[in-house]
Amino acid sequence: MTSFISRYKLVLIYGVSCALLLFLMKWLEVRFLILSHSMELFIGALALLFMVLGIWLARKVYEPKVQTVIVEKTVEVPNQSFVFNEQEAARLGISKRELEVLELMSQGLSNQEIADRMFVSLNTVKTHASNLFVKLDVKRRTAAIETARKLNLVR
Amino acid sequence: MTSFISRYKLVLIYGVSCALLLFLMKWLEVRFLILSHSMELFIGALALLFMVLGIWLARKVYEPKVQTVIVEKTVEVPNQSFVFNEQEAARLGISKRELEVLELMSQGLSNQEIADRMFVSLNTVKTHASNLFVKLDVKRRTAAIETARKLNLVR
DNA sequence: TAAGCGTTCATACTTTCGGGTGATTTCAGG
DNA sequence: CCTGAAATCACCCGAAAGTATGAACGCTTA
Repeated sequence: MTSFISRYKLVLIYGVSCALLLFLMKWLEVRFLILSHSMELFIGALALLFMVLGIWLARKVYEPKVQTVIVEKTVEVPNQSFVFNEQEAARLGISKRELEVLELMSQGLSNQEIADRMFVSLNTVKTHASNLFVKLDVKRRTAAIETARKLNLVR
Repeated sequence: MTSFISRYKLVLIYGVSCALLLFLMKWLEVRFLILSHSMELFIGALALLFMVLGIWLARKVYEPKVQTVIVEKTVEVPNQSFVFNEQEAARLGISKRELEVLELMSQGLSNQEIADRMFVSLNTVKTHASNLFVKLDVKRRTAAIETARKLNLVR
C-alpha cells in the first residue's frame, strides 16, 4: 500500500521534472539553432539525455520493488521447519508404530503415557522402545531422542 | 558468468536499436519539417520515445540483477544457530551446575556418566536433576530436555 | 554475624526403564 | 498355503531414574 503511494509520488516528481526539462530543451533548441544550426547534434543530445533520464527514472522507480522482493524472501526463509528423513527411517527399518513411540518419547512422555495415547499396553510400548534402541544403536531413551534428532527422524 | 554475457548481448542489441532509431528519427525530422514544421511536437515525441526506450532498456538490464540480489539474501539467511536464552535461565533461577547437568542430559548421557564427567557423585547429579525438574516444572528428564529446547536453554 | 543460596553428598525408598524371553494375531508376498 | 514381518501383550528381573529428607561447606549480602 505505502509502496504504491511512494511510487506514485516519484512518478509525479519525475513527470514535473520532465516537463521542466522539455522547456529547457526548447529554450536550448532556439539557442542552438541561432548559434550553429547543427540539428543532428541537437537531436542526438536530446535523445541521449532523455534516454538517460528514462534509465534513471526506471532505476529509481524499480529499485523500491527490488527491496520489497528481498523483504519477502527474508521473511520466507526463516521457516527452518523439520523435514522427516524417510530414507534414514527406511534404512534403519523403523516401523510406523515404532516411529510413533519415538515421536511421543521425544515429547517427554513416559512409557505409560505413550501407551495410553496409542491405546496399547505398557508392555507393547516397551517392546517398541526396545526395538527402537536396537535399531538406533543406543541404550537410553534420551540417547535415542538425541540420535533421532540428528538423523531428522523427529522434530 | 552467463548472466554477464546475456546482459552484454542485450546492451549490444539495444545499442544497435538506438542507432537505427536515431536514423529513423532524422528521417522523420526531415519529413516533419517539410510537412508541418511543428518543431515542438517533434521534440516532444522524440524525448518521449527515447525516455520510454531508456525505461525499457533499464528494466531489461536491471531485472537479472534483481534475481542476483535475491540469491545473495537467501544464502545469507540460513544462519539458524543456537543462541542461549540467558534471560529465561535467570528467570527460572537455574544455576551453573544445573545447566551443565541439563546440557549433558540433553546429549543422552545417564546420571552416572554425567557424574563422572562433572567429577561429582551420582547423588549430586540426582539432586541437580531434581532441582531442574522443579524449576522446569516437569517430572522426567525427557520432558526436561523438551522444555529446555523450547526455551532455548540447550542446543 | 546471621540468613540465604549454591554445591556437595548421603541414605532410604518408590517408580520407571530396559533387557530377555516367549506367545498370539494379522497380513502381505513368494 | 506357508513364511516372515509387524504389532500386540505378558512375566520377570536388574538397572536407572526420581523423591524425600537431612546435612555440611563456602560465599554473598543484608
